[in-house]
Amino acid sequence: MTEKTLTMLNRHRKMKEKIEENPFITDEELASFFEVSIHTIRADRKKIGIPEVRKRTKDVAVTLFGQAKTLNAAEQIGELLEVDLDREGLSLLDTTEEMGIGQTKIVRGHVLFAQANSLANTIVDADVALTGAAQIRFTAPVRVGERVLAKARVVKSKGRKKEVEIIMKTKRGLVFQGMFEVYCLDFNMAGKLQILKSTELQGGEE
Amino acid sequence: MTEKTLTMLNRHRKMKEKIEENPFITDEELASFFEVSIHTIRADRKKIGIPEVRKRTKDVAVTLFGQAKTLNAAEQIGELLEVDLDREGLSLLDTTEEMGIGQTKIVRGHVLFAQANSLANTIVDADVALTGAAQIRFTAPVRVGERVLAKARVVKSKGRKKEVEIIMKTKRGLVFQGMFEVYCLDFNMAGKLQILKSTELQGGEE
DNA sequence: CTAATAATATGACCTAGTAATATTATAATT
DNA sequence: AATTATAATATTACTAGGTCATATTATTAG
Repeated sequence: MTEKTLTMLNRHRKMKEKIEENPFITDEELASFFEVSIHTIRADRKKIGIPEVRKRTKDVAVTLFGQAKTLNAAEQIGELLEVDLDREGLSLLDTTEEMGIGQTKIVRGHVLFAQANSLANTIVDADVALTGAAQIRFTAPVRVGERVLAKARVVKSKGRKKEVEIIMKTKRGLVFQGMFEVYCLDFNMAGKLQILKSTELQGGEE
Repeated sequence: MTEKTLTMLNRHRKMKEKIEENPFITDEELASFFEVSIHTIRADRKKIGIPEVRKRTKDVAVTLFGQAKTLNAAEQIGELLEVDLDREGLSLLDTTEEMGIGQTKIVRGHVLFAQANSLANTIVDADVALTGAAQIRFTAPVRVGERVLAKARVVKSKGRKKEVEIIMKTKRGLVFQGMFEVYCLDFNMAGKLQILKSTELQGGEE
């Protein structure tokens, strides 16, 4: 009893690892890996509550698909609370563990910059906004889990160039100050600069 | 002929979008959405070369699973090519469509900032590096698809504070210049500032 | 009217399973 | 040695979400 039980428990443990490192492995592959029948694998999975490959695959896909926005695609980092075009705006970001630096619980600078930058680009009234330059200062570290409120204010507007001041706070105080120079283009201008996708014509903004 | 062909082509176009925005939709759901039979959907998919849900789901999962680091946690934006601690470093970023601003083919400023920032934090010799401030300038827009080379150079080092100059180029020329003030902490110091995760002690760096 | 295309249908097959039940092998206890 | 428990394997029926090939029925343009 003991021996068999041991090999089984051992297999369970290894199986968990195996599936964790490659969630796309099928029962058949697991069966040949562990040199047991496919039925054993299925019984095992059921015991330890691991769903079938397709479920696992879909879970991975849905989770990552949902998170894919976090930094990369990220039309907007943080949630827009208020936008008064060419005047001011507010955005809120709930920081999460993934935004931390390695083993520290400090949020990466570029995450905060991204929130500031997207807010700066959003509050200007333009079809297309491009950041030209910025002077920024991280005045205090932000801890993972803290909620960051960004306040934007358009302080100067001179033709296409607008200056946006951003300050960001957590409940503990000021964490970021920055001045962004944003260039505002309309679709016409953007078209001339050949920066629009050829397939698209009009539609949204930012 | 023309009318039907048109509705079909129209359906094909919408179907592509539909599947792009939700790759997990089944033929059945598509059929009821477009109010055609499931067979039509399958014929359509075959014509335009879109695989079945499970294949799509798996593709999403595999792609994002592999890239999980890039997207989400984003320890490092861009690929490190060379690091000479406290002296200089190089990183390369292949820009993709998701990094673009809305309908333009211009890469978002904060994506470039993230590449610069992560390089600046990587080349300093410290257990934990925190960006304190930065003056940056986006000298030319980067088009989606372009490859961005970032060069970092430590120009000043005064106690914990180091200054890192970053310039970034595409094949078309300079696109970004920046000066980063980076604060370097060792684990001891980081511990005192209570910015380490309680569960972890040592391990990596940056 | 006819030929072409679109839409729908049918039937056989596939993968990677679930679920329930039965059988065989092995090992531990009494 | 016989009993009992567990592990492993097998069997059968069923499922979702398809593929693939081959019809059949509308619609419509020439």
